[in-house]
Amino acid sequence: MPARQYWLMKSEPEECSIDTLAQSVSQCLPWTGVRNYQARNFMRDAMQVGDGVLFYHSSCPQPGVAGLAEVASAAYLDATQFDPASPYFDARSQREAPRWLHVDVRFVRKTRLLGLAEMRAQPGLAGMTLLRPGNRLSITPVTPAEWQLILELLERT
DNA sequence: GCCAACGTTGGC
DNA sequence: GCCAACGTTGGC
Repeated sequence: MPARQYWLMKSEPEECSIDTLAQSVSQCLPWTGVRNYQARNFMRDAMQVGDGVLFYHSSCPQPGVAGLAEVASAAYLDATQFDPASPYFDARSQREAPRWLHVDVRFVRKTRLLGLAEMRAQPGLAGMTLLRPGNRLSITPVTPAEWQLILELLERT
């Protein structure tokens, strides 16, 4: 069994916040809407059930880590790609060769908001993929050391 | 609303 | 397969 891995997953809280996840049925939601191949490949090729997830609020007044979650399924078909009414509809994706997949993500707990500026101020997080200039990936890997440090930071008030 | 960064598209 | 144009992301 492979070692547990860690990820940071961005979500716009207006669409799906850590509270949305906490209040959903069985506190578990399909991570629909990923339309970037690199992010998809992380879900398809690397994620394992039980991997740790930092739930990150993006494109909002206070961007930052807002809670913890975990990967709850293997990657499977993202049905929104075939739904013309969905904002995630992809006319180029074909039924016989679907482009987009997603995993399910399960709520673990809410945390204090660990803001971007605070993360940038941490020498131990300087190498984080999230913090790289111009990074736009909605799913990024987190190293065990980064995960450990972030958990410690989340315990501080 | 601005703008930098970067992924994707499509002509050649 | 190159690369310019374009669209999107996301912090500020």
